Amino acid sequence: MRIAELSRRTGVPIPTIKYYTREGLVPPGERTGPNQARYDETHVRRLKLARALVEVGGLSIASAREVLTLMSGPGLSTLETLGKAQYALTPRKERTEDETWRRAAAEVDAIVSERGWQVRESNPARGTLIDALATLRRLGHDDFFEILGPYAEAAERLAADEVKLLMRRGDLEGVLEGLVVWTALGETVLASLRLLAEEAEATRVFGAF
Amino acid sequence: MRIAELSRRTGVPIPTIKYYTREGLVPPGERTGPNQARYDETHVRRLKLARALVEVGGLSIASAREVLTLMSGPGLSTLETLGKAQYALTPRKERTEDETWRRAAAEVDAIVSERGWQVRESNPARGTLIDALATLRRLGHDDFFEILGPYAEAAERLAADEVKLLMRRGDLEGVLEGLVVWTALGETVLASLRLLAEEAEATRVFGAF
DNA sequence: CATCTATAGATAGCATCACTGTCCACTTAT
DNA sequence: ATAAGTGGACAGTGATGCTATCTATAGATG
Repeated sequence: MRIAELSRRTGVPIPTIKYYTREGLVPPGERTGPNQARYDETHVRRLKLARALVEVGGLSIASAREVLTLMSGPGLSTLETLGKAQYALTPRKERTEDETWRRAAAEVDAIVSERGWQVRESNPARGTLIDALATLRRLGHDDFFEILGPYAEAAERLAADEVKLLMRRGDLEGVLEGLVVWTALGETVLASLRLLAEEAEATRVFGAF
Repeated sequence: MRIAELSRRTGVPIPTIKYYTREGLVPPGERTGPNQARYDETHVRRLKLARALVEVGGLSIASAREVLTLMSGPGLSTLETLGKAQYALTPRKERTEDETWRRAAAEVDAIVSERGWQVRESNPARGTLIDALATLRRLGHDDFFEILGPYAEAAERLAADEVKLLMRRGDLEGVLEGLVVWTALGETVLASLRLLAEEAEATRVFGAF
């Protein structure tokens, strides 16, 4: 197919397809002449995937390129793919490791070892979590630390379900795509459900319509 | 105190403080002359809060202004504050309500009524969730729908814990600040814990170090 | 075969966002 | 007296995610 059909099938404007191709989110079409190229189903799929990551998952173009590349790239193990997907998903930023930060770090490590989690110290989510907890403490909202236990427990249960589901897929390729898609979109799903549940619970407790 | 001290105490550069003041995230200092103003502890607190929402919670300047304003603004009820905080927290975007979308919407409403949640149809998280599910289906990852049940259940339990915690605070002001802070930062905390748990679970199942 | 539309690739332009820097006429501190 | 700090206005900056335009060509249609 030509680019117009690719655009029609995916709903992505042609200039944006060109942009994504330049940025490496989508591979270029197979050239058939100096100004002609053909696209196939793999392009359709890849483009849809790219759009989903960017629009729904909220990934930056750079992050989306990273996860898309590693998903279909050289044969990494599932665990390696997860690690790199998580790395790509987490915005990096430099931090100042003051006293409050180190205390929060110790608390995170306590939770992790308490639950028997085996997690690399370089996992970027660890840093993000420590930052969030340190901020909470600096603001004097220490009481929220009490619900970290339930939060961690819930996360653990959900992770078990997710992995079980992924393993049901026969092919490695399907597992990897599922991993990438769900790592990115699952966050949105979980966040939304949490907000809905909060409103429901707040209505139950405070509300009196 | 003068602006230099405000900057020192919060770690926010002076030009940024001026910018935040212009944008309404922080109230202006109390004027004592044509080019002099004084700041107090309320400014320190407000500025720290603003920074936390922007840097850790990832809110835009406009969203941060909204939640900060409603937090200390005219006396809204807890429920109203939650609603507006959620509204400010969710990026709005226009959507196309095609067949897949409507089907996803029905599924979301089914989950909500199944759990007996009372949720306004206008809750922005509802739209976000529907979008995410529709995208998942368009990509052919329907099997993830199976874990929506556990996800919703987890969200419900967490929401109950959060509200219980908030209610322990005596003053309405504390409740509202906690609500805003935790609505924004809790998302980061939960997302991080989920990623950590995923790595731990993946290591347990796939790993063989 | 003429003509019209479509195309690839290159380059430039645009809008938004979150700052950051500069300037001025002033205080305030030493 | 002099140096440093200040509030406010406004301009500039760098990153990001597109869009628009241009050119030389290719395919589609009468």
